Amino acid sequence: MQAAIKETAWRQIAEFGAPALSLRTIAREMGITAPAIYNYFPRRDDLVTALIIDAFTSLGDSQLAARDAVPEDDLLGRLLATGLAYRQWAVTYPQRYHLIFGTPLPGYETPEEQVHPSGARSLSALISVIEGLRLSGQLRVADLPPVKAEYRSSFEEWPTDGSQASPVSLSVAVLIWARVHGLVSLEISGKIPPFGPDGDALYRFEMELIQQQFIEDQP
Amino acid sequence: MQAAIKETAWRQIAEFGAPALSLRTIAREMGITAPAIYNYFPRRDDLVTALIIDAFTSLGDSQLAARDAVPEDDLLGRLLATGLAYRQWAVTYPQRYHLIFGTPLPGYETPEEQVHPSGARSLSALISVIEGLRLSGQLRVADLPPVKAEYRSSFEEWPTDGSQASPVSLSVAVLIWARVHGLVSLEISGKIPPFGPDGDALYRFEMELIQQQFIEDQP
DNA sequence: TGTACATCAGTGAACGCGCGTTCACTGATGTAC
DNA sequence: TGTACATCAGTGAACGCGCGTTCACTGATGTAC
Repeated sequence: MQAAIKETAWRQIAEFGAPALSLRTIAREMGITAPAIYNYFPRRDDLVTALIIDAFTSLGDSQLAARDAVPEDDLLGRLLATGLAYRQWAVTYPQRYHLIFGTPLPGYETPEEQVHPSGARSLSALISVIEGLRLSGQLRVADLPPVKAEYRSSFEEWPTDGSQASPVSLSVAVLIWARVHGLVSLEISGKIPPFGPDGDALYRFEMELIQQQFIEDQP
Repeated sequence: MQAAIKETAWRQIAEFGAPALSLRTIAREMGITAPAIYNYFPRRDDLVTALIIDAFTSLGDSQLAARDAVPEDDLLGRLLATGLAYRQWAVTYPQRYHLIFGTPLPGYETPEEQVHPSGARSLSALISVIEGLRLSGQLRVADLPPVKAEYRSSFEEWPTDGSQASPVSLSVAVLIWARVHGLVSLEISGKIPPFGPDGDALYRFEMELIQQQFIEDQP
């Protein structure tokens, strides 16, 4: 039943956007009354939190699955697969993407300690691949700026699928993430008119540029 | 009076976010009644449109001013100044940034033909600098993907401060824009915990990488 | 097998609030003779 | 200079709607004796 409520919520978010979500509309579509929902989510914000966690989990699942579909020793292939899966997930679920990375919902305060695990997990695939590349000497790290001492502790909080990743890998991962996030978020907002439906080609090109910049040429 | 209404609206957007904007709250803060606003904006959406245009204009102003504060022959300096001004504007007015580049407002349909001029102008500073670099042979363009024929026309619609820019310059500008947008939008959403308040350093580093990748080494 | 009881998901009414928008109006201002 | 009039920004009441949340309740289900 919890699942049915969330599913209905997702359908409405997909259609009208996250900021328009309402318990009464959900209840109406499900053929029940609004107070019935309170048996499953004590407050509206708890439903929103559950949706955010589910969205991060779904993104994380697709990231990890994409990574693991490529042999463990083909790190470059894993990087590419993870990157393509990121855009794929976003264009498939643009409103979920907006919910977790877009404008905050008015009046909703994200409970960081609840959301953090699934959020961190959603990036763990990328981070683990970058760390793998670093360990095998394929990461171009010479010119990276040092990580300031005061941020080291927050770096260490980022779980990376069990194993730890070095600060330098996390820096590179954040930069790559910001690049793909930039393209994807502009694309799903319809803000790149010249490319329009050809977002895929532009995206693949950016991934080549990322590779040129962060990956050592194979000898 | 129109200006006073918009100013009050901006104050509320800054505090509660764009999706929470309401005519009645604006009127309340101004000490007038809600219907009075209808003398200046026939519908709520017209106010929103005016705000979006003002935001783009403000961003465009700051971009062009930053560019023009650097001598015309120092193209690299102009690129850097424009890039830094972009982040500066976003961190100064995060809610304006969300309004124009974030999650669409529920029920609001952007009137593209009205908004487009100010939107295009907001990118014209960057585009003009890139085009200048291309014309002086400083743009690394060898590996850029060709612009598909069907998008040439939409490229030509992008005004670039009077002069035209080549498709290749526009492609590079879009890529650079996406990179800075990615970092900035993650930063103002508080999504880069490891860097936190040090967004500036990370941003400057990305700008160095952009330069490495798109600008020819000076002989 | 039959009855008494507890459980508990869901109901319907209500509270208090907010919203955009319309409408006939007031009342100050400024203009025309 | 004095009066009649037009203009028009702003008012207050109302319309119809939606929202999250509370509360006492119903009525089906399943369990215990």
